[in-house]
Amino acid sequence: MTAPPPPLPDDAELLRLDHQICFSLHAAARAFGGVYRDALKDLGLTYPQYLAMLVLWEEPDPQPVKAIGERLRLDSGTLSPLLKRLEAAGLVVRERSAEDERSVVVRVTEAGEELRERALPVPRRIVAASGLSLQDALTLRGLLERLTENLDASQAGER
Amino acid sequence: MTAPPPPLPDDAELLRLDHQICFSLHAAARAFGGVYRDALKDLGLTYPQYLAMLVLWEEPDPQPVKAIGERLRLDSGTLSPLLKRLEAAGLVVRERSAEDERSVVVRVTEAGEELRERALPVPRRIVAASGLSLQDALTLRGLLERLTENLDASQAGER
DNA sequence: CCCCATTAAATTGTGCACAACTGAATTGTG
DNA sequence: CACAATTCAGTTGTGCACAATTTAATGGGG
Repeated sequence: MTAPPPPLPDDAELLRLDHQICFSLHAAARAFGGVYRDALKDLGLTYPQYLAMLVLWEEPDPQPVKAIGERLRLDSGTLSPLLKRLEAAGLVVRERSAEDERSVVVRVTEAGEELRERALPVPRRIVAASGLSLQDALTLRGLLERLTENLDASQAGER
Repeated sequence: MTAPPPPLPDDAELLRLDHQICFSLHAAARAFGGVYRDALKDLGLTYPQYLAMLVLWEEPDPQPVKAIGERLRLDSGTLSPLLKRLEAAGLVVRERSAEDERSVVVRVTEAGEELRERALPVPRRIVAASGLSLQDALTLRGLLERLTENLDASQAGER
């Protein structure tokens, strides 16, 4: 056998691996944010604002804040001020729903649709910057989704 | 052949893949943060504070703010208030370096060392919550490190 | 029909991330 | 030696994330 990996990592090793992974994930998330920041600067959008616009652009109809929050896993505490800023920028309009007065629906304006055109080249730029092959990208996505699912489940279990 | 994958993704597909990856990474980073939040609650630490303590625990000697920032890829704008809070909690002491008066070195206190003991079971808990095999964890770490390297390089290139 | 639990959004407060700037100490160069 | 450029922390301002609370609307059970 050419590979003698310790059958079970001891505490010190686990600790080091954990550090490396949480460092890596933290660093990758922020590096991603940095590249998006550059790519979106001309559009006047932050990265989370861009994510919100992506969700809104996906559907032709106005969407309630609730639905956007479920899609992005964000609550109203984060979304309310973010959407207000998008409204102040003239990209969306927020209005109380007629059917359910508790709900607020968000509609993309003309300017918001025009921005969509200008945002089209962004993804290609990001993929290029990431330098990952399609294969790697798919692997990464799969691991991240599994990780998120597991983490969420374990969190729900102890709450 | 049972697998007919489209040989080259078109624009729409690239766009969708990009969305999925940036959603996934964003979601995973926040899910990770949530699990750490739970695990660290009893210790009175936030996740970034824990990362800073890890760096300080690694070395027996006091470390300058600069070194901590390089390790965590954070600047003084983030670290200064964070370290102040750690100092207020009695876990570290910050003092001007004698050799270089511009520099501030951070030293772990008795209480900080005691906290280290209580923090030992945290990594195991996180690895368990992640639900990933050691193999998957290593793959993920590798992809994330490559991703961060590429993203940083492309960012440096356009600045 | 009324009350109460539930739901949606907003608000408040804390902490992190980062850009831009300030101020003090140090270093390099003429 | 003097002075200009650089380096290191800190401060300020903006925006995101999240917990806890508040307010208003809805809907179900007595």
